[in-house]
Amino acid sequence: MSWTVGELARLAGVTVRTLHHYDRIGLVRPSERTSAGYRSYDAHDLDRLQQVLLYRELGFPLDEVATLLDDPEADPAAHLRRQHGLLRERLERTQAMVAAVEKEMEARQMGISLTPEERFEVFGDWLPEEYAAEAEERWGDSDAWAQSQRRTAAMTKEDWLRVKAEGDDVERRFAAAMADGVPADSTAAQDLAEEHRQQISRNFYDCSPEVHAGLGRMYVEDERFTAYYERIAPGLAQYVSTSVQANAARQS
Amino acid sequence: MSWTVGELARLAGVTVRTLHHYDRIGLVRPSERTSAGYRSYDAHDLDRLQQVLLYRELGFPLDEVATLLDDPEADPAAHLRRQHGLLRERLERTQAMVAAVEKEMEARQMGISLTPEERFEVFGDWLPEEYAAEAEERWGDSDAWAQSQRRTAAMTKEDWLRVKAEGDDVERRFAAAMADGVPADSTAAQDLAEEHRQQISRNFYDCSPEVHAGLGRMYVEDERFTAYYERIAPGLAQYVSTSVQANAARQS
DNA sequence: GCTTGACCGTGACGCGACGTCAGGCTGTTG
DNA sequence: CAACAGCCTGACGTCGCGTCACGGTCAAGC
Repeated sequence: MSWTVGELARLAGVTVRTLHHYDRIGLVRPSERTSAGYRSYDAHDLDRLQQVLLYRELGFPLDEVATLLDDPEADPAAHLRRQHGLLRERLERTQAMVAAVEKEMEARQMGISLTPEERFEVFGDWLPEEYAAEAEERWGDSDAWAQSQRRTAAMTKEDWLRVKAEGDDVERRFAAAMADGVPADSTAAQDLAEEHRQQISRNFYDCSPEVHAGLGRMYVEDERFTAYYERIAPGLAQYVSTSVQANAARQS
Repeated sequence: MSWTVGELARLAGVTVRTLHHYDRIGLVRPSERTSAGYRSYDAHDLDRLQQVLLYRELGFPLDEVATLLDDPEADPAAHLRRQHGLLRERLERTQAMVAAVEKEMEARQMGISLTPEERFEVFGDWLPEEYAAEAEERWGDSDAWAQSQRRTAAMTKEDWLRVKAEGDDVERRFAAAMADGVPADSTAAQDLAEEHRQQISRNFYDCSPEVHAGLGRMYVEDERFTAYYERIAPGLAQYVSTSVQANAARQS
């Protein structure tokens, strides 16, 4: 079975131009050309196109999609698992946005108004603790993600606010300690780190000192975490990372 | 309370450049400038920015966002309802994608492979009847959307396939009639339109002839509907639109 | 065999929503 | 008063296509 550009375009719900584009940049190439130079796509190409479209839908730039798909040690099953995870992440995010809009509607009906911070909860505020679980799972092991999912799914709006307040509190104290010149590997900073770890265990998933140390590393290695902490205070990502790892070391 | 560009940017989770851009195109303007020319945003501006970001997240181009927000006869509550509706639409779509990926994983495990059409179900196929309900709600009245939501939520995969097949069938017959030169306002075409209406009533929400006529207008006025029908056959959007409106007229 | 009209090809330019300098002014802090 | 973070306004670059322009290909009907 093989298709022309137009046929494939109709099948996949994209334009012919898009397929031309993907051909030119080498993202999805027709496996053959007819003698007249027409593109001829086979089932394999179609498969690849499907993968591309899913990653695209999830917001990846095309060059990243290319590296993802051309990664030699990623089999189709791995892609599906990743896509599944990303989609569930998106599902959650959308649910959060629905909740936020509903909250705003409610507030409006009651005649009260939310604070700016509350308003941007959904956009600006990204809880690193929550995301951490997914990152853990992404890097290999465990059902941390599933556990986190179960717990956060059962949370009420009030629970969320409490959890967020707890998190903000520790972050603020970390920032204050750093500003006061308290060394990141001091006992005081390590105590904050320990508090951070227990908070995660309580609210998201069992976070052993080892896992926590892994998270600590991610705070400086994964730009998303880094950005989160740097936005609170410059240098905070490194500071928290160091404290967390020092704390894990003293417990072993 | 007022903020500088940088502060607002941090608060809202966007870059300073984005705020500059929104200022230049007149989408979100700071309500004041300091004597030195610094932008100064107040709570009102922040409100507006929030709205903009929500619509942006939902995929609207900025100029459309502008017209949405600057429409003088739009109250904030209507915005919220609309945003809520769009978000729920997106939620559903994501759920469908999750289901599709799960189906693919399952198929892979069982060693069977899906047909190309099945593969692209989520991307290519957009059911206009389903969307119609949201569009209805968007333009004012009724709980059509809610009703459609309730019904489609209860549908199994098989129900969906049946509904889709029914829809495809009528569309094909519309296209055939058009190709055969049957006038759009002929009795035959109107009968097809009537079938279309009853299909919507059965599968999505109560669709009176009046509402149906409104839908018919949308098929040529809303480019998303137009694109859908034009992809089946050029001229079909206008053809269906005319038939549907003629059918509504003969019933009144 | 010839025409017609849908479909295919390759440039090449355009656009939306910013990112990213460059070059210069402002304002706070030690 | 120096240093440095933060603000300003151009202006050009980028990404993912849309949209012509201009010409070749192919199946159908006459």
